Amino acid sequence: MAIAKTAAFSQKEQDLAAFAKALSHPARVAILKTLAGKTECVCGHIVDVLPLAQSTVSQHLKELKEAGLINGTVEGPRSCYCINWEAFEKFKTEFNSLFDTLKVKDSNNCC
Amino acid sequence: MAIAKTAAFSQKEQDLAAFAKALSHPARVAILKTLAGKTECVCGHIVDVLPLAQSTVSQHLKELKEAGLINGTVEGPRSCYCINWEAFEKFKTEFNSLFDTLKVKDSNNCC
DNA sequence: GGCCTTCATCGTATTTTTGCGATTAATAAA
DNA sequence: TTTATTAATCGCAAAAATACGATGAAGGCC
Repeated sequence: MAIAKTAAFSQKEQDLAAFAKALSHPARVAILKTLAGKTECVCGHIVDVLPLAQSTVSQHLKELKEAGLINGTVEGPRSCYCINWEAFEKFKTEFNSLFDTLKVKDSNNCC
Repeated sequence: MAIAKTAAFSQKEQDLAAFAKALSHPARVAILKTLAGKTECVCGHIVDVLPLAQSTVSQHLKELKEAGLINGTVEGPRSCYCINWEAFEKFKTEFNSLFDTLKVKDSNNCC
C-alpha cells in the first residue's frame, strides 16, 4: 500500500479488523487453544507444541498481547501467558452484535 | 516468511484463521456493513462509500468472495454482491463454539 | 562468581497485502 | 455503430507480515 488508509475508517471497524487480524494466523489460533486448554499458564510449552521456531512463537505471542487478547507476566526466568477473557468477551460480543443487527435486515437474497 | 507453515496446522485452525483474515481489514468490514444495510445488492455504490479507489475496492470484494463470505453475480454492465449468510453463520458458529468450549475450562486467572 | 535455562529482541530474507493508475471487457445508450 | 458506463484485471510500488538464526538479558543453580 502506498499509504495505510486504516485511519479513514470508523473506530468500530478498525477495532473489529484488529481483532480479526490477531486471529488471522493459524499459529495464533493454535496458541489461544493451547493457552485455554491448560490449567497452568504455559509458556515455553507453546514452543514445543507449535511447528515454529522459538523466536517466531515469541513474535506471535507479542502480537496477541498487543491486540489485548492475552496477558503476560514474567515469572523468574520464564514468561507466563494466559487469555484475557474480558477483552475476548468484549470482542466476541462486539462481533456478534454487529452481525446480528446486520442479519435482522435479511433482505438481500438476490445473488 | 521463508516458507508458509500454514499446512502444519489443523484444518479447523486454518479455516478459522482464513475467516478472520477476511475480516482483518477495516475496508472489508465496511464493505460487509454496507452490503448488509442495503435492500438491493449494491456494487459501485460501495466505491462511493469507501475512501478507496475502484480497483482497490474490487480487490477487497474479490477477497471476500474467495473467502466465501459474499456472493457476486454480473447484472448487465454492473456487478451485484451480497452477503452469503449461510457461510457466515457457519463461521460464526464455528468461532463461537470454539471459544465457548475453551471458556468452560476457565482455570487460568494467573496473570 | 560462573553457568545454564528461558525467553525477548535484533537483523535479515522472503512472501503477502495493500493501494493505485491504466487498461480491458462487457453492456447499455445514443 | 459509436460512445459512455461499470467493473474486473494487469502491472507496479510500497508496506506489512512471516519466519528464522543469532544475540542479549534476566533469573535460577552449582
